[in-house]
Amino acid sequence: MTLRLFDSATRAERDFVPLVAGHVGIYLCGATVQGSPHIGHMRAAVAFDVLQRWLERSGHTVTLVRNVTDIDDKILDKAAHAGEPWWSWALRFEREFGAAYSALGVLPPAIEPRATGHIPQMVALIARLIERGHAYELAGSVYFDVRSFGAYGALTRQAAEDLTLPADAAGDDKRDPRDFALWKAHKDGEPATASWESPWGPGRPGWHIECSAMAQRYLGEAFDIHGGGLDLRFPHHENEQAQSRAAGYEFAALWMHSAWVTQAGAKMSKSLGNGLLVSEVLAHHAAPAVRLALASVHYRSMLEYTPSTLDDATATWNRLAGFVTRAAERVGQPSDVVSADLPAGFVEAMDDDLAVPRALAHIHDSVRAGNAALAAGDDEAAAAALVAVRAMLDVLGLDPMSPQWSGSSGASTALTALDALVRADLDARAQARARRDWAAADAIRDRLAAVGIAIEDSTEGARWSLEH
RNA sequence: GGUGGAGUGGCCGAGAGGCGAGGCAGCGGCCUGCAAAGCCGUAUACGUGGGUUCGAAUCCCAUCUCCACCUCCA
Repeated sequence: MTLRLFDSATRAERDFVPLVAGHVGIYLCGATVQGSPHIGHMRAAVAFDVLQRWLERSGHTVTLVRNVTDIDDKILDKAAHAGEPWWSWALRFEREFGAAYSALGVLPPAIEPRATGHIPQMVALIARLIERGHAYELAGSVYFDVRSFGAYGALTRQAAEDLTLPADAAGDDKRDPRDFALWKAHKDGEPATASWESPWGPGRPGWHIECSAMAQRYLGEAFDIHGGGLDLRFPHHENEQAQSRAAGYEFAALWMHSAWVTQAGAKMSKSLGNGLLVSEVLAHHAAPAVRLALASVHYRSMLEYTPSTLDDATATWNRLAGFVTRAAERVGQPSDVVSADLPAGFVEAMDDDLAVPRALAHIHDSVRAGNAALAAGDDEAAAAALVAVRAMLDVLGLDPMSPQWSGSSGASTALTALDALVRADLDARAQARARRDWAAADAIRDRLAAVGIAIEDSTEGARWSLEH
């Protein structure tokens, strides 16, 4: 079976065939760095990270371009309000996004191009659109001529005349109210640093043109997949496609859109408060559990966020990681995880438009079989389950033994010291248990529990872990 | 108004004509000194009303409710 993906443009699933066999070019709309990342942003990032991992696991070389839009109206507004240069404002949030991505194990893209670093490419593309009769200049700004491009609306299947007109459309002289800016003439009051020379005078790029220009520069005139959040479909993606195709380029062969995070059925937004900022969530929950929560719903379904979402994911993560830890202690680490065979059901699920929930069900099956094997003393079966579980989790970016999650950075010396202290307690408790002094044994366990250290007894002795 | 999406057991979530995915929580049992972890078992679920069918959560008709995009949004 081959990978099938749902194409948002045709609203149908189809076999995925790369333009160049074995290579996949993906353009992913990253952040407009105007504020701190929240878990909705990360949901999209994780969804496409799983896509990349699955494509690579299936033998493809993936070139993923994830842009940073570091100049736009909002950035200018917010920075001005804060009395800070817009460029430093943008970079600050770009860093926050970067930290959030890496905290959640999102693989770094092949390149992360910034809009402000590609002004010449945008200017060239705009000039080409004017030449071809699909754009026109007006008082130092340049607009895309929607009516000149018959296929406008193709991506979202909307007829241009059905669109609600923007509220501010009445006053200007655009040929059509739906025409959108490719180049915005410099306005008095805007910082000089937000202005670049162009054939139409000083100004700055419009919102959509950067993606068309950068996709072409790094992936070529035609590429395999364009991704982003569902809310970018219109107008952003529609306009991107219109620009690129009007310029004579094929652009994306397939579109993928990830759904958002909802609360009580409604889309998450900044107005709901800071509790869902990545920094806030990570302060209270383990990063792999957060990633698991974001990945465990199909990427095209809304992810309903409830107060128990992260607690549930934490419990699940503990179960998965617990099995891997216990199994590894018993049978040792497999030499190779990344090329180990994957269970057929798992492969089938992932090949079916990345059906992660179904894939997870297979992971749970293997974990249960593995736990049963451990209990029965069947090391061979336990070892087989361990490899399978780690290999499957690796596809989701959730292998507990990966460097990302096995954690051996700055905290290790503290953990080593703590381990020595806790082991002393565990030895004392073992002695108390040996003389059947249950009160003393329980007192030790309770004292450790009170500071967040959980004890598990097993035939091999006691094991401790930090409760998160 | 236009374009789409969704309503599944206490909760989260798959599935899409026929052996009731999976997880969390709950209940019963095994294991344990007691726990924890683990294992086994355990649910008259598919918005409502009709219809098609031997058989529907899955198809058809009607209907209710919710959400999103069309302005910035992952």
